[in-house]
Amino acid sequence: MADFKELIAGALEQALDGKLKKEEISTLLEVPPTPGMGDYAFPCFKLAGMFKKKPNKIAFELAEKIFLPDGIEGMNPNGPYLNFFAAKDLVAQDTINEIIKQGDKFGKHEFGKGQKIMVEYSGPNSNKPLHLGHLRNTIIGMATANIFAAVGMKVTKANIVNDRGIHICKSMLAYKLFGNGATPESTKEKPDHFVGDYYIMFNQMVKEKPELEKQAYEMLQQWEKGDKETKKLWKQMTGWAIKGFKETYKEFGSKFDEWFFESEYYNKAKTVLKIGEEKGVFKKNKDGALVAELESYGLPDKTVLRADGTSIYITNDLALTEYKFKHFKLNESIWVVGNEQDLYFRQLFKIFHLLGFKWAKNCRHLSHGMVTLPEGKLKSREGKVVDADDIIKELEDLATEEIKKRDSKIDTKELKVRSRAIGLAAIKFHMLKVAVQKDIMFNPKESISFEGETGPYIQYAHARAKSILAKAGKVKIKKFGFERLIGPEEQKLLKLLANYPDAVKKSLEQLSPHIICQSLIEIAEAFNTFYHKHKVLKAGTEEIKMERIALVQATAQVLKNGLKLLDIEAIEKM
RNA sequence: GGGCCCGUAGCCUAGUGGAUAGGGCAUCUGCCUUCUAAGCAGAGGGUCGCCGGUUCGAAUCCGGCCGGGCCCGCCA
Repeated sequence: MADFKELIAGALEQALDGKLKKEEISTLLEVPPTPGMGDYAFPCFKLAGMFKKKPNKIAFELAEKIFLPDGIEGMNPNGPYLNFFAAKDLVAQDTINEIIKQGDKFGKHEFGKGQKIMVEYSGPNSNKPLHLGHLRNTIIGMATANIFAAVGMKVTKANIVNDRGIHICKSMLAYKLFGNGATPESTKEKPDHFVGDYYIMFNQMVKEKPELEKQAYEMLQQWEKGDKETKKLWKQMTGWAIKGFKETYKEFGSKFDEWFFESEYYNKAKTVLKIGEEKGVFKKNKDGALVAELESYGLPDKTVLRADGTSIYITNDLALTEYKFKHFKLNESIWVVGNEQDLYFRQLFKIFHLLGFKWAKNCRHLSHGMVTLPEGKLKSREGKVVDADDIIKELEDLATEEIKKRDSKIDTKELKVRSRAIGLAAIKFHMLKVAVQKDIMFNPKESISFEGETGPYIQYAHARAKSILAKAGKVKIKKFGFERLIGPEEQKLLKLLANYPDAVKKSLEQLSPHIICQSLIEIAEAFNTFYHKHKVLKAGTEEIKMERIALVQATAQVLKNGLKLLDIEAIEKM
């Protein structure tokens, strides 16, 4: 692929007698705000300082001195900028040939080869079903994992189930008292919802009978002691919950390579705790609890083990993280967790550092904003949530209606497949297109649409492209000169397509899937504009038709590749 | 009280030092006998929270303030 930046930078280096190096010039090059101004811009502000001249004058003088290389067909000093025009046919030729040659690999990179990384996300509590917050977390995790894989890294997608603790004991207690031996089968309820209902029931009952709180804690102690009956009930209820989660994950399209369970790691931290005590990182406080003293590092102290010797949440991470790095030989481990845990992770990572683990610097918290409702925070204990299963179903139903409007005779099976693809695209894209650190206010009635900057909009552009290609039949894309794709609509689309691999790279560097969303929106927009302005199959000449088909094929390919990274299906028909 | 995050048209949002702040929703005007109107073309709508500073240049950097969220448990 001709690197236009490289060409321009080379010519500028020469014109500047090497006063600026090619590499430096290359990083300075920008894209002008409107296409009419040029394809690349060299800002002369830096040089103004060096030469003690006005940037406008420098731009003008450079324009007189520079020799344009092949592939750059024009240049224009514009105020403090020197703007360059790439040869349009070359832009078309290079971009299309490259995309068609690379196919599914277009946009991927190899600089991450040899790196092993774990992405941990979703992290449900086994006492209640997944809600909208989990869906945001899960799709961020999925997309992030895909992006790491796209730059060549070996990624392990991990889920940790918080299946131990006071929360599940509350569900268990309510079930024990009021369940009367009911089961998800007997009530025909989705098993995680069945468990969650008892959690809500507990929280209602405890208002009238505060002693239930104490009873739940006693149950936790029984559990930690290994009481057979308690364990049996626990196994049954967490089993139900997990079975329910797996149904939701399947529906949502997320797969995990590893499942961790807090119940299997919380009591394996003895070694780490002992090392910490010996090193003086952990100290017993006056009540007998084990505490990491972090105040001298500007962080609050963190208890790592209760006075009665029972575990808290961090005990689990202390044991599990070392296992992760050793067993999976990781270079890096990422926790995708909401920003309410920011302090927790700063404490956790500081403790790893103090314990002297050499992998401590390779731990990262991908923090993301919360999902709130118009009436405030999601609160599971009050049942005030947007349930994950409900919202998925709702969007699939909406998609079904939309499809039926357009095709009343559609085959039932096809309808179901397509509704699911479109409904999920809407919700996933909605969650991914916003910068991760921002909170999302979710209004169930208004938030998710299928129009404008949405997942279905991208899918629609893709389906339109595929429809043209299907009608075109088998076409051999020969080595065209592509001198017929030089109009503004074609050129805009081509530049966005060529820019897609950079968007992938940038989204990795900034751990920001929304950069890929933005790139796809722009491509879909440019394609739709092109689509309306120009006929493909009924183009004036066979040559124009062939070249446009090639452009359509390239566009479909890039949209498909991008959607794949976001875990959204690129469907052929809508 | 302290810490972290956020503040860009009625609503949502991109843009972290450079050209006229870029989109979407909603509103208004056009466009389906022409490859899918989940679309396209166009219009109106902005003190980039406020004040000060740094800079040739600030939505972007620094300081202060205001507003919102989250956190500061031997909860998770």
